[in-house]
Amino acid sequence: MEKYHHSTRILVALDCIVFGFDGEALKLLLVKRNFEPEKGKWSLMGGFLEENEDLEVATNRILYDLTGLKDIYFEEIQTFGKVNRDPVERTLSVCFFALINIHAHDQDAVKAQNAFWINIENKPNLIFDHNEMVNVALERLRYKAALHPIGFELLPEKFTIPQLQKLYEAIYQIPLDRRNFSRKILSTNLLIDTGEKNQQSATKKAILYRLDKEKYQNKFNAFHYFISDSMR
Amino acid sequence: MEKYHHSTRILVALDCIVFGFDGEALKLLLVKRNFEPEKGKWSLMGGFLEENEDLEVATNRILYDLTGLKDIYFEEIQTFGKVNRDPVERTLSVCFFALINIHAHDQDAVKAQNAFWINIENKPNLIFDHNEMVNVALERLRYKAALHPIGFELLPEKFTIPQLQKLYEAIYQIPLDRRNFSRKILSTNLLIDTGEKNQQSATKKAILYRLDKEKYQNKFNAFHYFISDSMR
DNA sequence: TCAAAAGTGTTGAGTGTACACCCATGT
DNA sequence: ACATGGGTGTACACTCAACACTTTTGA
Repeated sequence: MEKYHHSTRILVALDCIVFGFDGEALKLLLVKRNFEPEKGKWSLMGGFLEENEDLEVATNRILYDLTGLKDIYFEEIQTFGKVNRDPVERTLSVCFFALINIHAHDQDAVKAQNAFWINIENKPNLIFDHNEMVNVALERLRYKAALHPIGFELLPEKFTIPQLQKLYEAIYQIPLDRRNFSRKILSTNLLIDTGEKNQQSATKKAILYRLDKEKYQNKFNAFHYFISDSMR
Repeated sequence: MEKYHHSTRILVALDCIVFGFDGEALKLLLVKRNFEPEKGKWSLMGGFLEENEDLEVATNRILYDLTGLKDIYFEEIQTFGKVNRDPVERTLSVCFFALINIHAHDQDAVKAQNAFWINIENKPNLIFDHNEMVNVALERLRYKAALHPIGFELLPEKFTIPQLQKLYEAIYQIPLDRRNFSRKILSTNLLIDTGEKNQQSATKKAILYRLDKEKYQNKFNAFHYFISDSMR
């Protein structure tokens, strides 16, 4: 290990993949850059780590600037560190993804950043290594959502089981059986019947549920837990 | 987003949690520091990211310097970025864990770094935030090993099923049923019978298997795959 | 011949999957 | 009345957990 002063100090950026769900498709919040470098092209939302700022604080700052929301669910994915990943100057990028309720964000904040919600199937080409970041993020989302109940983070506070099913179908791009899905979700006991029904539906109105936040915390890891008891 | 030159450039370190298994207990390769800062105390093995070095290259360099091994299995865990985590100067730490066959490493390299294998239950107190890093790494190892066949990375090329079982028992600190474990492992079809038997055993000699590396690559994600078909 | 470790077999309980059926709503 | 979407029920197949039993080896 070298002495501290021998080593190089480098720029540290944070880049964020923001996922949303509009009821039909999985969406990404992407920035049409009106600033240099690569002005006019698409990129992820990002920023630089500041001098006296914890990494986690910087993440929250960037998410807040973009969406106007606090307490967003986010998760670090990976730190990207190829020497030439940023052509202007060597920059490390700590990359994370965030899940937000697409209806709750501050539209003015999004406009101010020149950001837009884009269907994940229509994702434009992004600058630098941002395409790879999105790929890794999507993979991680799929992995995580299969094992832990993070899907709820993308829905409004009150939601129906069919809505939740559509979300999972959008994430995995596969059809799911309505009846088995319902039973599986209800068997987690994470949902509380609000007594209300979804008035938007044209046919039978679905029950609106909300998340049991206490159980959500406790069961977060137990959701599909490991060493599946099966081996004991 | 600011202009590049407005932002601070900071030191970037890499810290590595090296896991090993001696047949009985899970072990960590820790460094008794014979250099400043915190000379005389215990820490993880680490180093600084160099000027024209990809992050991944730096990881391999650090692992090679410590163990004399190449092509080690490793995985990034998290980047630690609290402002005051390093009292000498602000330093970001990209943290990862590695799994190695404890019998294959270069003992001279380890000695040169003043590193020692320590039972995970006897882990001494470590400097800075290295204790937290070990906690996160162990959690991640447990998570990952339950879903993917990474345990093999800790064993010699040829190994027996009882050895593999002891490894899992060491990782999770729980007893496993011999008969069910054996069937479960064999049902993955990842093991190839070498025709040889473990000569060390005092009683009945167990069959030595080796990993089917091709299937290992293909099945890595399928091992315990998601959206467990159960929902289709 | 006996103890200890390794390998194979079996069974009941529980879970998941693929269905069928019924209910509520607006046109 | 009927089409559409939401909610509940059921049977079969499969998997897992908890066992018993047999085989191999060295002392």
